[in-house]
Order: sequence, then C-alpha cells, then structure tokens
Amino acid sequence: MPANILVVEDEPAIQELLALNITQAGHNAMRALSAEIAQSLMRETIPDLILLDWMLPGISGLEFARKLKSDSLTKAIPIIMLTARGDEYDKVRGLEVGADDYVTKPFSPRELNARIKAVLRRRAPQMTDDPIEVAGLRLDPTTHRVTGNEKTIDLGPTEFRLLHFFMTNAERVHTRSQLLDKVWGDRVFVEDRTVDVHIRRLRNALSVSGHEDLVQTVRGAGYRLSEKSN
Amino acid sequence: MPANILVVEDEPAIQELLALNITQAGHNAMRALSAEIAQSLMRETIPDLILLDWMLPGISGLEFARKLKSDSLTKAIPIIMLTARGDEYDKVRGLEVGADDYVTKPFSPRELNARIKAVLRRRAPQMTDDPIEVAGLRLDPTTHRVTGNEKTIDLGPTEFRLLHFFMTNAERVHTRSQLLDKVWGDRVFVEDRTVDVHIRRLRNALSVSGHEDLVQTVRGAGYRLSEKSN
DNA sequence: AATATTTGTCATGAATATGTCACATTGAAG
DNA sequence: CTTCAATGTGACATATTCATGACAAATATT
Repeated sequence: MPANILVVEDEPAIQELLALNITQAGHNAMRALSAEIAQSLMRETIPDLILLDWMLPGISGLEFARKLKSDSLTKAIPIIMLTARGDEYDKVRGLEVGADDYVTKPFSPRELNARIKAVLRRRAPQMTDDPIEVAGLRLDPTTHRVTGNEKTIDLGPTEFRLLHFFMTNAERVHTRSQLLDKVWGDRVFVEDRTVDVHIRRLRNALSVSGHEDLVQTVRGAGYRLSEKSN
Repeated sequence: MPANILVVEDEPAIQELLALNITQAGHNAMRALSAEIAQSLMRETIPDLILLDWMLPGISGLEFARKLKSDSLTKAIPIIMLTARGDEYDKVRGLEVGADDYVTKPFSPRELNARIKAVLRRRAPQMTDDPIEVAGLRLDPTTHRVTGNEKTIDLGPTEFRLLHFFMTNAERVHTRSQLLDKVWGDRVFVEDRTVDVHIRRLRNALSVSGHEDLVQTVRGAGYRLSEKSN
C-alpha cells in the first residue's frame, strides 16, 4: 500500500511539511523544488501521485500538469494541486488539465492525508499483460484468448480491449466517455452511443459461456462488470 | 456557492460594513439588529451561517447561540462570534455553546472573509467518490451501489444523487431549493414540490432495508437525513 | 483483387426515469 | 375541535436512456 509521492513545491518549509506528512502516513516522499527537477527525478522513478504547487518558478504547475497529462507515460499519474489561499485558483482550469483534486494552503494534515488516500484508492489499476481471471472468465493478454466454462470466447480487437479493461476494473461503473478514453484511446472522434453497440457485441460473445449478464448497465451512469446481480 | 449569511449586530455602521463585505464576497446578507429580529427573519429563510455579535441588547449573543444550538432545526447552522476588543470574551464559553469560530473587532475584511469561507467549506463537504457509511447505510459512488442490512437498494439516478448528498451532509436540514441546487444542478425550472416526490421515492426504496425513516421531514423547513428519531 | 471481418453510426422501439397534478393526510395555530 | 397550510401519495403524460438490428465504410485476410 505504500506509494511513491512526488512533492513539487518551491517553498522549502512547506515542502518539508508535506514530506513529513507523507512519510508519517506510511508513504515514500520524493521532493523537487521545481518542475524541471521533478522531471529529471521522474526519469528515475515514476511516482504514484504528484503533489503539485500551483505557483512555481520556471514552468508553472499548470503547465507542468498539462505536460504530464499529454505524455502517455505519465498521463495516468494522479495529481493533487496545491494552491495558496490568496491565489485565485481556477478550479475549472485545474481539473481541465487533469488534476484529480486540489488542496488550499494552509491545509490541515488530516485533510491532506484524506485526499491523498482518496486519490490513491480511486486510482484505476493499469492493464497489464498478466492473465486475469474474474467471475469464471479467464483472459490472457499475451495469447489473446478468452475462456469461460471450458468454452473459448471469440472477440474482436475492440471487444477484447473492452473486456480486458472491465476485468481489470471490475465492480466499478464507467461512463461512456471514460470507456472511450481508456479503451479506445486518444483520438476519440467517436460517438458515445458507439459504446453501447460494442457492449452489446461483447455481451453477445460472452453468452456462449453463459456470462452474458456479467456486463451490467447502470442507468444514467454507464456500464459495469460485476458478478453480483443487479 | 453563494450562501445566505445572517448578520446579527446592533451597531448600524458595523452591520453595514459586515453586510458589504459579505455581498462583495458573493454571498447574500440578511441583517438583524437584535436576536429577536433575527429569529423572525429565520422563520422566512434559514441562513447558512450566522455572524453573531457577542454584545446585543435584549437577548445576548451567548444566549441566542445557546438557543439556536438547542433547536434541532437550527442546531447545524454554523456561528461566527463577533467580539469587541475590549470585551472580555470567554472563548471557552463561546465554543462551548457551539460557536464555530470568532472574530475580534475591529476585524480586517480579509480575515473575516477567510473565516467565513473556511466555515462554509467545513459546513458543506463536497461530494467525493469516496464510499460513505451513515446509519448502517453504505453508498459507494464508484460502484454505484447502495446497501443496507445486507440488502441491495435500487435507486434511480436522481434518487442516488439525492441520497449521496444527504449522506454527505447528514444531520443538516436542507430546504427544497437548496436540494434543487445541489442535487438537480443547473436546470432549476423545476417545482419545489418535485422534491417531495423524489423524497418519497427515495424513502420507498430505502424501506427494503428498513431505513425508511432515515429521511425526515422538518415541517416548514425542508428535509434532513438523520439516524436519530425525530 | 476478392472476400471476410471489424467498426462506427443511425433509426426504431422498448424500458425506465422524471416532473406535475389532483387529492388524501397530517400537523399546528387559534 | 376547526381550519388552513404543509406534506404524503398515487397516477399519468412526457422525456430520457438504452438495446438492437441493419448498413456502409474501413481494415484485414486470402
């Protein structure tokens, strides 16, 4: 459960405070006084979470966040923005760039830790090449095969990625746009409704092993893979 | 984000100053020259926060605060005490009665606004994706599931948001328009009474786990989620 | 090149959710 | 105990969301 947390903060005292907090919460703190330093640090170790000061000398927090989110290697790293009370922090712009949360200084340690915990928990597991098994379904990314109840399930490429994602993030509800992001990838000139169709195709394919209602629709929210009934 | 703030202050000049500050901070100021006036005002609108002068003609600030805190309808309203520098303000007694913060006159507008902001933020926790548990009910936004007493509770989208909001802000009374703001969001072309219907639907759904009277109605004011009985 | 597979989009009908009304109940003030 | 306003409740028309089959364009396979 311990995670690597990168603190990007130019004020030494505050950086120290943050690092202390993180350490006491059982995590490992990496420190950087600027975005530039952060970047070189990240060549060594990729952190699980970044605490990013809004105001930074050189590359600003906003810019840095944008840069991180545009690189597929670092895109998935959650970011918590730090803003001073006086700063007019534009929450919209912050979230737009992909910040997952933000905390205003001065912050209470409790609040900070709560948010760190929340963000880390929320973090979606990454799809790997490891075989994965959920609810009697087995998917092997390397051989590109799916089996359930002794039956082999035949899937198109998109359905395969879709199922892989669902199995990696089981139980969780995903909106159509989240699915487009995660399964379709970046260039999404695709209609939301298209997801529906692929869901149907996936369900259809899964029915050969009786797993047809593994993929559930949550009205008004999205879709979910769950073994529990609805 | 804008809140109704009730200013109870007998000195007109100071009251004016306070109201000005509040308005400029984007909130709505209600004014009362005495606790008595404040009370009758509150029959109309329940404020989100009360700025209460320590020294008042008639009912004193302390008494008024105590009275407010002993009434279940007003209990949850945060109070910021205003004290003159000369006054021997007993912080202990003030906090004892339930004042959330206090400010000494003369105050700086910045400080006042900062405290108002802080109290308001503390008051209305923002809804997050974290699972919440209240009174044996468990709601998980990520899986979009609600359970109570081993039972799964089935909710429509609106009822889900409604319950989520109630659980996030438990024990507090919410007027119908507040609920429309927070749960329905922008499209407030909706009748107040519509809330009633959704409350009923929510109660109905909650009854499968025996939590039917978790949502209580406060006559003349609104609704509240509370585990304690009425 | 011919053929098969995959993919995105649309149209349509079915399922579900939503807002409002009319009327029944309830509660509080006098 | 009346009376009146506030709230509960069932019904219903409308709006929204979703499932599904068809289809043409794009892509891969032979």
